[in-house]
Amino acid sequence: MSGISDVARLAGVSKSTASRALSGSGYVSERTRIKVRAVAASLGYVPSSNAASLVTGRTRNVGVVIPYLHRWFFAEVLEGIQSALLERGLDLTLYDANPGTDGRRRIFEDFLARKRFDGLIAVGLEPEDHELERLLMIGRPLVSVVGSDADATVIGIDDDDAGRRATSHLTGLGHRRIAFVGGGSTARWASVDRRRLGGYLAGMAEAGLAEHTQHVVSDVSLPGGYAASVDLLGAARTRPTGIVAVCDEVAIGTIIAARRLGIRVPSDLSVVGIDDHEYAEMFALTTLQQLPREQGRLAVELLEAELGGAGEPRRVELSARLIVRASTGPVDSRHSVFSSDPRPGIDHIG
Amino acid sequence: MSGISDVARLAGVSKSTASRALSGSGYVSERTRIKVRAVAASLGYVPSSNAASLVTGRTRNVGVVIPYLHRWFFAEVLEGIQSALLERGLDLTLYDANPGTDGRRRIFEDFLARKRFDGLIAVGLEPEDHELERLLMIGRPLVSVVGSDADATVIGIDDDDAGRRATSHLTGLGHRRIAFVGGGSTARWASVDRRRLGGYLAGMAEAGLAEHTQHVVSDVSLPGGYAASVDLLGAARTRPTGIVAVCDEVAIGTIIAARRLGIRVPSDLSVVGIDDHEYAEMFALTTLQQLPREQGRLAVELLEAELGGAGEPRRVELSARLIVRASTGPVDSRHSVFSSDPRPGIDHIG
DNA sequence: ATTCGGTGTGGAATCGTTTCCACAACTGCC
DNA sequence: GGCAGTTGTGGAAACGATTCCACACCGAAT
Repeated sequence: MSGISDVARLAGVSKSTASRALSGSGYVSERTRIKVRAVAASLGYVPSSNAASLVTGRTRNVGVVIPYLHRWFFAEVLEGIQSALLERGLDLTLYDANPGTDGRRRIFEDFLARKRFDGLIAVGLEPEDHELERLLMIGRPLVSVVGSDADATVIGIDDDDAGRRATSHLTGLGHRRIAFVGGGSTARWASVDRRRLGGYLAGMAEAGLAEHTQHVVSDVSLPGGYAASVDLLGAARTRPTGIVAVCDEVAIGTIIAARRLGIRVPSDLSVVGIDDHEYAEMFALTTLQQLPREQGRLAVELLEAELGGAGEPRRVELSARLIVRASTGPVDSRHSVFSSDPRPGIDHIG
Repeated sequence: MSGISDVARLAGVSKSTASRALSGSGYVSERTRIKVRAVAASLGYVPSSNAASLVTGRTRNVGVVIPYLHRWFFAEVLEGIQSALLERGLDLTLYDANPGTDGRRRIFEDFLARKRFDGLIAVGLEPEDHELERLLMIGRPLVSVVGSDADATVIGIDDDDAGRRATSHLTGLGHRRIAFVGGGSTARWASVDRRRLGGYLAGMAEAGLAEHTQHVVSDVSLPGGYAASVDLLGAARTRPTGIVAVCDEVAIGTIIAARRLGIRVPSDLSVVGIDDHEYAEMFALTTLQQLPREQGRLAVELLEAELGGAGEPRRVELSARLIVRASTGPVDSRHSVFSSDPRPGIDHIG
């Protein structure tokens, strides 16, 4: 392995000049710059990032803390981040902070403290208080994609608005019995899901349906949505005509459940999701589109700005675009009246 | 930020002793070890990994080169790798080498050359020749999960065997018209998919059905399997009674297509996959189970062995377990005879 | 003619560790 | 009692870059 001193020697200059010639900073004559670069190339010289980081304090590496890799949204964001970092020549260190695992604890206690990165991107992390504290203690720029971290730069869609618009889309089609599927029932569940539920409640209220909201608890996953929907749709008398799903995975689970139960979409049941998932087109799913890959790329841009010293922390709320496909339609007249026993208020089934 | 000299000074020892006390190597008295550790803890001392790497040459970091993040198998392997690395206190640098992208080119040309890792894990990489060359030039231990890299340690299931057993499962149930769905038709497609197809061909031959094989080309994804199957299953006369899918995503796409076309699974059509995907249970999919998370963990173990200097490169072939669920069943007697025009040989539809 | 600012270069210090080596003290054995 | 081996410690030399500083040269302006 050849070091910069080898390059310098063969180019007939000092280490300092060689360093300047290669990095492009400081004064170097055109002649020597070319000479040094040529020698470096012929030697296949690659600078030691450790040595460089040691003296400059910059790692040219970004840490990404992310709780899941197998969910569509997270994988997409991560791919977006990675591609933006590659363009900039920056490395990506991955911290898979799966909630409740020992790995997550160690990430916050040990790994992050090593500061092997210039900045951090947190994706849908929903940190506990003590985790957030650690995150801020690090003293490196932090950008969050999805999440409500106090001081950091945050990117995301307006989830309340998305939930509200998904709901309005259905009420506008004449639906009155509309359920919201997805999210937990206990205090600690994703704030994103809570906000979407909040949007749904607001949308229902706007349509004068505040008394007839229904929240079906479900795992935020395709099988979760399927299982919850089998229960929900099984009871014919109280069956809703419209469903707002917390995300497309749940929505697709619902559509599959409906098909299995012989319920036709959209004539018997309209389903709207949030995401524009890879499978949305295949299921003709009406949804509020977000572009997680772009969110990932944007996160890198904002982090870069903060690293450049430019940036105040700021909040970017993108707007989701409604894509109408064939999973929603006008309510069937047979369903347009309430059954004798509409379930009032919020129910938590599942 | 306090360095080891601060720790040493406050503990009343030299830097060398402090270093030994903290790392646990070399001779240090019990008394001073405790003292030094206490001081370090009270200062919140975290060693600079750059400085340490610079002198030791070890980074305590593993690079993972992976072509996709959004596909189930890859995400699972990555999660397995990550969790095994976390346990060992090792960092993970991610290189998302999406085929055909400029990012992939830069990874092989620039990023890997920096050698910011002690070893590499390649997941389903299927490198081109010049890429493989780069990989070996690096001179660091390399473990591949799925793939046929010449000199590296390789982990994977026996894909030929999996394809063969999936096929035999169907022939054993009396199926004779069995198609294989998934994979490309041109020369350069994933060797895994080719091997599974090979297993299918072998299984058909064993059952005396060598003349009646059918390969349906499709994207290796759920929508890909869906689209290919809609075409395949649409033609009632030549419709197969059994389908071997290249993986569960394709198999599930096929099941969804069948349901939409009113074809009942398994009475009209049996479908078998390979993977045991997250959704397999929900679709009652019969499949050959592989455990990608475990493969990821195993990759880390093998890499660790090679880093320890112990290991000869070796090849680990895990065996896939057949899980019979409700997507396969005995062939319906109405279908048990060939139609007038069975398509002989290998066809590439799609 | 002197001064000044812009160029170009090299020497040396620096980043924060680990590790080699020298040295001292203590143990146990012949 | 001498001597080898073990234990404990500190000084100093790495590791491989960047960067500060000093110096030299040049042309232009005073």
